[in-house]
Order: sequence, then C-alpha cells, then structure tokens
Amino acid sequence: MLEKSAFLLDVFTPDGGAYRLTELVAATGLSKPTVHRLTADLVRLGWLEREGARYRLGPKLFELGSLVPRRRDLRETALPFLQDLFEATREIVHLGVREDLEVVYLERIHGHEAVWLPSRIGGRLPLTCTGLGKAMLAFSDAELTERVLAGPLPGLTPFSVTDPERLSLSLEKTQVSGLAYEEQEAAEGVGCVAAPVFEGGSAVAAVSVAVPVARFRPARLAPAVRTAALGVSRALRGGAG
Amino acid sequence: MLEKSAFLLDVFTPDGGAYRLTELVAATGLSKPTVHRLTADLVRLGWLEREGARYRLGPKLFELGSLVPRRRDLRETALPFLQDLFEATREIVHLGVREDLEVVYLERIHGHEAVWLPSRIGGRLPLTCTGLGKAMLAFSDAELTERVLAGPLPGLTPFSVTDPERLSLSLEKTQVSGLAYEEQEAAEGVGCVAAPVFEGGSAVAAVSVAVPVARFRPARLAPAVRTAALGVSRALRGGAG
DNA sequence: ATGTTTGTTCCATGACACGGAACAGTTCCG
DNA sequence: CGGAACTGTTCCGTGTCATGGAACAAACAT
Repeated sequence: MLEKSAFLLDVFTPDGGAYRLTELVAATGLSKPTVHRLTADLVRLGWLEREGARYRLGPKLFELGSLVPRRRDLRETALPFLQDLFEATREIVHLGVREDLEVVYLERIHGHEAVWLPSRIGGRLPLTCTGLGKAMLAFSDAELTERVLAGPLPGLTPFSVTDPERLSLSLEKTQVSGLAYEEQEAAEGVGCVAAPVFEGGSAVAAVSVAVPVARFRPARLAPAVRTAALGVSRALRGGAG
Repeated sequence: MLEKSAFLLDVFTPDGGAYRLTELVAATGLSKPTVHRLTADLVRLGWLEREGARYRLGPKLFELGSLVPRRRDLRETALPFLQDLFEATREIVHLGVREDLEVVYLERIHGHEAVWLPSRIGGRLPLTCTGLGKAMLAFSDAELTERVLAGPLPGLTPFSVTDPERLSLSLEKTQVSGLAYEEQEAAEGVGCVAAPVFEGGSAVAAVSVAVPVARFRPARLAPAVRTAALGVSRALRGGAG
C-alpha cells in the first residue's frame, strides 16, 4: 500500500509531467483497479491532483518537500551567496548536493533570458555530466570515484565525457584548482564552472554558473564561483544562527 | 495505512522540526506499534529520515515536492521578476499563492542580513496578517472575503488586524491602489508592501517586499513591487512556452 | 538500586487491499 | 453512423497484511 504509493509517485520524478491512469498502470505494473483506488486516495490527500484524465503531483507534496530540514537549511544559508554570484555574473546559478551517483539540484537562479538546461530543482543528473557533480566527485572519498569510473559513464550530449581516463584526469585538475569545468557535457551550447562547498571536511554540496558557450569565459567566472562556494562553506561553519 | 502516513507526515508541517516516536504517537493518536512500523517504512522510502531517536522529513519528499508542476511553473516564470525586485530593493522578496484561508509561500529571496520572519517556503500564514494575503484577498471574489470577515481574525502580533471593519476598509484601499500594505502584522519590526499577480482575470498569486520598519518607506517600494507583479502577470499571459 | 519512560518485538484477530471480471463511457476509423 | 478498441469505473469473494494489546528491553531519572 505505502510502497505501491511510493512506486506510483516515483513515476513522476523525471520531469513532474502529467500521466493518465493507463500510463500509470503500465509504468508501475500494478493492476488497474489498484492504481485507480490509489490515485483516488492520493488525490484526496492532496499528494496528487487530477485534471480531467491526467494526474500530476499535488500541492501537499510541495508543502512537505519545502520543509525538509536538510535541504531547506542548506538552501537557506547558501541563498545570499548564490544571489551575490548571480548579480556578479548575471548567468544561471546552481546549488546541488550529491545523492548516490547523481547530483540533486537544490536551487537554480536565473534572469529573463535563460537558455534551456536539463537541470531542475529537485531533479537529478549524472555526476559526471555536470560541473556540480564533478566538483563534488573530485573531493569525495576515493571509493566513490572508483565506483563511478567502474560503471559505464552516462552521457547527456555527444560531448559528455565517457572515457574514464579523461574523467580521471579532469578530476585531478579540479583537485588542485578547486574548480570544475564542463563544456557542453550537460547541454549543447552551454558551459559551466563549479566549486565545492565543504562542511566538516567533506564536500557536501557545490555551486556553479552555467553560461552559453558564445560568452563562456571560465577565467572570468572562476573567482566569483570560488568566492560563493567559500562563502557558503564559511556560513555552514558559522552555524545556523 | 496511506491516510495514517499522511496524518503522520502532517505532524511535521508547521516547521519541519524533528520529533521522537512518542511525540508522534501523542500528536497522531495512533498506537505505538503502528507509528513504529509506519516510521520504519517511511524511512525506508526516504520520506522520513532518522537521526538517533528523532525523525525528520526525508530527501525523497524534497524531490517530489520540487517537481509539483503547479508550483514549479509559477515559481519558474516569476523568478526573474523576483530577482529584479530583489536587486531594486535589496530587501526580502516573497512570492505566494492562496490556499483556502491561508497564504502558502512559494519563494523567498533575501540577502545576507535578513531579519527574522515567520514566512518559510512551503509554509502557511493567515491571509489577513500578511501583505501577500491581503493583496490576493482584495482581488478575490466577494464570497471569500465574507468567509474571512465572518470567522475570527487570527493574529500573529499585537498589531495584526482583528477588527473586521478595519480590514474591510484596508481591502477597499488596495482595490483602488492595486497595492496592499502591512506594518508589523506578521512580525514585529517588519513592514511589507505587496501586489497581486493576475491570470485569467483572477488573482492567482502575489509578490511582496518585507522591510524592517526602521527603513520602511512604502512609497519608495511601491513602484518596484507593482512592476514585478505586473511583469509576472504578463509572463503568465505570454504562455509557458 | 528502583521506578519511569521510551523504543522494540510478538502474535492472534479482523479489516481491508487486492485483482479478475464485468460494465460504462470515449475515441477512433471505416 | 456503427462497431471495434480502448480507457476509466464499479463490484465482490478471497487472502493478506495492518492492527494494537501485551510483554519485553533499554535508556533515563531520581
């Protein structure tokens, strides 16, 4: 019952789209009456919402999700620094954390003319295709890096690194510079520079700026990104008060 | 089972704090073994997380909540205008929608020295104590206003309006000016000016700026707030893609 | 040491989730 | 139009699994 509900809600995770009953049946493998009853219950609770024949995630989940302390507190202390970074660069600013082999986006700030990116708050992308991911990976313990290098490297664009050798080299570079770069590996036409956020010695998060390649000047962005990440790290040290 | 889980998770809604098993038993009225089993299941699903003897909302909920289309889309189209508003005022910027008799906060942008406020993303406050709430209430259909004026008016501070007469008057004023003001009604020492966001003729959201009373100059903030709210309304008209 | 509170495990009972099947309502195409 | 193919909904007998009392174990207080 509970597990089935979770399974059902997980169908929505990739992009939060809207699905019909039959699609949910197909995606979950549950029986039709079960999905029917389940969705009805979830709608009643506000966890799903129904518009015509389509189901979408409901407002109650938004409320609950926004209150998750881990995420909320980090986002809250990072926000002023992300604002600084946005004002300094006027480009798309990201904050993310690692979860298993993926980066989960916590915040995403942008202005009026933002290019398309696959990143969405609450969304997940492979560590190896994103600046955020590389920044965190470079400063995680070796066991994780090995796991990543062992498995096949997923790609989001033709430019995504899929060669373990090259990835390993790039991670070493960010280990000395404290900065991770990425060009067109997450989205074609977009580059990114990222820096890790530390808490208690380990990289718990990362900050990045994403820029259309046409005006992508990493050297100019680097100081601002570094400053922001450092600022967040200090604020985390400083405590929540 | 599902309903009990929802009931259990609702215990966390006010502030997302951490609770012990016994506290959850007391708050829900469920039996001890039931809560024990339920929390174990929820932890396994990532909906709760356990640290020692305390339970908190889990990361999975954050992911699901961030993907809720209604909220995400509005937040996404409003964000650039909120950024403009923040840069123009350098004060705390809010975006919120109405849900029943309360305002639910969707976004909250602030800089380094932010004063304390009861508002939290995903949190709820009474319509009548907040600028956002008044802005939306003033442009909702009369039936809602009557419901609000009928019931007892909740108060967050000694300054919160509790007199229906005065509230009604203040709503009329915002109907002509298109702006809602509030001084120390949500938090002592903080004033606020808000403007409604329209979509399809009705006020679906509102934008506000909150400022310490010491430097609260409503007339100076008004144009920026109005501009931001208008911009969001236009962007919503323009369509999501 | 002793009582008290909190967390965990066990188990017999019964409620209710389950899915096959049959029905209704829509859409699609000839 | 009309029938075929699909989707959404309801029904109901079966079997599962959630339920809470009770007993136990751990942690804490005094």
